[in-house]
Amino acid sequence: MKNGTQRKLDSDRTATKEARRQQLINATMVSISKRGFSGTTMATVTKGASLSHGIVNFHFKNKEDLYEKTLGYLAREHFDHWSEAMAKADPDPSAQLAAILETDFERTICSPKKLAVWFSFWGQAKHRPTYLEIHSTYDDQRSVEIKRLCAELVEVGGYGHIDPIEAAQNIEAIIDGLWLQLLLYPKKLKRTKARDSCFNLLAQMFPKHFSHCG
Amino acid sequence: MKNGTQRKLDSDRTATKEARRQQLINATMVSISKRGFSGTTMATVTKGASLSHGIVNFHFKNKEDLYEKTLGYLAREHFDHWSEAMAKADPDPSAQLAAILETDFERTICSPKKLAVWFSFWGQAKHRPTYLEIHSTYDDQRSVEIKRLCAELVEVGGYGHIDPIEAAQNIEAIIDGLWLQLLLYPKKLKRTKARDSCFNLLAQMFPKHFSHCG
Amino acid sequence: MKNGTQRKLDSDRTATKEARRQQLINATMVSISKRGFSGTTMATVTKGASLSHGIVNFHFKNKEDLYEKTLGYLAREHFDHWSEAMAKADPDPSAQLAAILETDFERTICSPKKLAVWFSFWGQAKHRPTYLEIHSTYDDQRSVEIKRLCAELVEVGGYGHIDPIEAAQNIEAIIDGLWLQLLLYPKKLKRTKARDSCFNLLAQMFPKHFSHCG
Amino acid sequence: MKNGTQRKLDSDRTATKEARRQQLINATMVSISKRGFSGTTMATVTKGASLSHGIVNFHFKNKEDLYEKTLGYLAREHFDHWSEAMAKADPDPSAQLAAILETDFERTICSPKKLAVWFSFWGQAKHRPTYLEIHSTYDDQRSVEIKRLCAELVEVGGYGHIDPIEAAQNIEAIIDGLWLQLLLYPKKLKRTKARDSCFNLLAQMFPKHFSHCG
DNA sequence: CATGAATGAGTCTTCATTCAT
DNA sequence: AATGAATGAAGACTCATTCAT
Repeated sequence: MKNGTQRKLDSDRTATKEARRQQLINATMVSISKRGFSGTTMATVTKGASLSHGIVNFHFKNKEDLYEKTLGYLAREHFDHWSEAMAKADPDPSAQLAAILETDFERTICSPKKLAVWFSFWGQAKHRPTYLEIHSTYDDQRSVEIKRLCAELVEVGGYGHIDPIEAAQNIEAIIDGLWLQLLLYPKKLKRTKARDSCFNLLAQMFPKHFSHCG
Repeated sequence: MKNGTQRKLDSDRTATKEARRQQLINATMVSISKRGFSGTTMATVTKGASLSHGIVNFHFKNKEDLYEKTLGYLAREHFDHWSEAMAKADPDPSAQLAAILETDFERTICSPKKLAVWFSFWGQAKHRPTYLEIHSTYDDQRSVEIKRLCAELVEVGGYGHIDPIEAAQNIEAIIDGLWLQLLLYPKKLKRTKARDSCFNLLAQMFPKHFSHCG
Repeated sequence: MKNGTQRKLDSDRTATKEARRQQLINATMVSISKRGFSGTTMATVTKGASLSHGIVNFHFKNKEDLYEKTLGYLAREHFDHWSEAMAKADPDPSAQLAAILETDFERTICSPKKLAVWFSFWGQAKHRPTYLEIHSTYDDQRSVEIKRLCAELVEVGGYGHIDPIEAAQNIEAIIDGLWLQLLLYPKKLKRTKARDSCFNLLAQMFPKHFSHCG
Repeated sequence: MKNGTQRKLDSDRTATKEARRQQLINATMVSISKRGFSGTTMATVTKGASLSHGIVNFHFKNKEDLYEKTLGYLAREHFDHWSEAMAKADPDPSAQLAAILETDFERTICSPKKLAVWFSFWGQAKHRPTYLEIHSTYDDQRSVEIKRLCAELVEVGGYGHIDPIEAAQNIEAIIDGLWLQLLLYPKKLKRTKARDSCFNLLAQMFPKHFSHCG
């Protein structure tokens, strides 16, 4: 009993602290998406979270640390979504690949806010190797999975002319490219349309496993 | 005589002035590519150009103006290259499309420096409509051309299952996506390999008009 | 019985409270000696005492109060040492004077840590009259004693050319000056050497009462 | 002529910049002497100099740099005064030594303002080796001179019982100690009185070369 | 045209102090 | 008594912009 209470108190305290951190991370994403990297200050973040100035440096080492934790959250969330989607999907390679793609165009993942944040970080990636590292930590596994699935499809489907490594690369590229268009021209291109577009390209690559839609 | 001399002096001055502007625009691109948007200041730009502090505000209205002119230069250069490539190429739609793609992976256009600058701007695009406008001024025409060429190919090649609009969109997306990978992972992916990858995807889309390479 | 218990508890509490105060004062001296005045914060103090942040404001009114109590402790400790040494020493004026000087170069009093703290406070004294007051409260008595002893020596020894007031002043000055050198050049000058040096100067002032050493 | 003008312009410009630096150094000394180290901010300095915030970081790398340059100025000024005084004085060792001591109690050197600054720096010296280095750069030479003069006096005057090294140390200590008393008790002790006190002590050390005064 | 000193608004960060638990 | 999260004032430093020369 005593232990239970003790644990509860501890977890409560921890939860509160964790909640505050998450609150600040959310506010950071909102600010970056609204004002961009250079328009985001500690003030816009804390004001967005309705908290005081000094609080950020209490929960995070400094601004850079807050940014890294924000990117980490984003990357981890993405990872969780696609890996869970794969776990739920049919083990068939085409179904597995479809699961990944579906995730990438899901409302939660592919929201205007988060796209803006992703590209803000990528725009800085060259000069901040840390950002790249954080991103890679989670995303490299997705690369591996896509390559594996492409290889299986090529073998099973007899797509002799296709190099699976290259195909995987192209699939990742088309997703990123469509994300960029969703970011730049949200009026012209809608999320579901982009997803269909992506699937149709897949149908052109692997006609026996994917069919046209939309 | 006097007029002639006068005119000559003026044109000299203009030339010098234009040269200074270009010098500053180049320094801006270098700085953005080396230090990113938020690491670039008037000081890093002028120092990079070996010029004095105050000079920028003489040639450009302000920092924002310098940035806009820099993006304008980049966009215009891109435009000049692909439109010239198309002019030189065979009028055949597949050759015209190939010309555009070749341009996008040309050494001058697709250099690490310029990719970094492009994505820095795109990372800010959502919050600076002006950037998008400048980019669109030149790039919309490329969109139109690609759509037209896809439509011609679909008609000529009898690719009944392909929506030309969507195909064009996918082609633009794959280029941007490969650019992002070239920016983020310059070690893993090389420019020429990315180009081949892109052409192979085209071969999967329009098998009668493009053949596998690499 | 109840009262007894109560009283005991109270005295325990008081003891604990006093112990906490002393713990914090020690931590303050350690921090000032390690990081200097401007490097010392409530955080460095509490961390040094392995206590929580908020505790200082419970035991001391504020930072300034803590500093004053710290200086007070230091001054009182000094006072206790030299007055006790005088009580133990031979009542002869030269023995009494020697007792004071010995104390000033004792290991406990003249430690590098405490010298650093003394000079930190003196460096601030001009702008914080309170520091001077606290220091004077205890030190003025030492001044009086030294003057008295010098006067006795002059009278007894027939040092007609010596002004006892001035001699006392010079003795205090030489101690402070040697302390400064011990602080600034701990490698060059050692505590015991400084003491000998001081006594040798005394031998030059009062040759009949002090003899050369070292 | 042209060269002359050119040189004049250059030296003017340099002079202006140097003058600004000196202006800031003076304001720093005033602020340290008035408010102490921890009470001195960039704002108090610039306000004291009737200049704007940003100017300090234009002329000095940062606050620390300003402090070091200030101490450097102080140390150099001291050096210049005593070395010039020695040059002007009779070459006789006692006259030379007297010249140094006179300088140390000169109005310019021994002003309340400068004493406060000296002790502020010394109060920090333990934690900022740089301060000590700067101080030593100039002051070590004074030490050497004093030792040399004491050695000469001991030899010439037959003060067999005196160790010249120790005597030099004591002389330096008495000066510093009197400076501290001038700082702490400006009401009780006056500059000229302190100087006399110091000379009287010298008369006790080297009776054949110095006589009592005051 | 060009320079670079000067300005001052704005940013990150620190830190003494408060306060709910 | 004690904790540590939270506050907000204040500090150092940056940087776009202006302006006298």
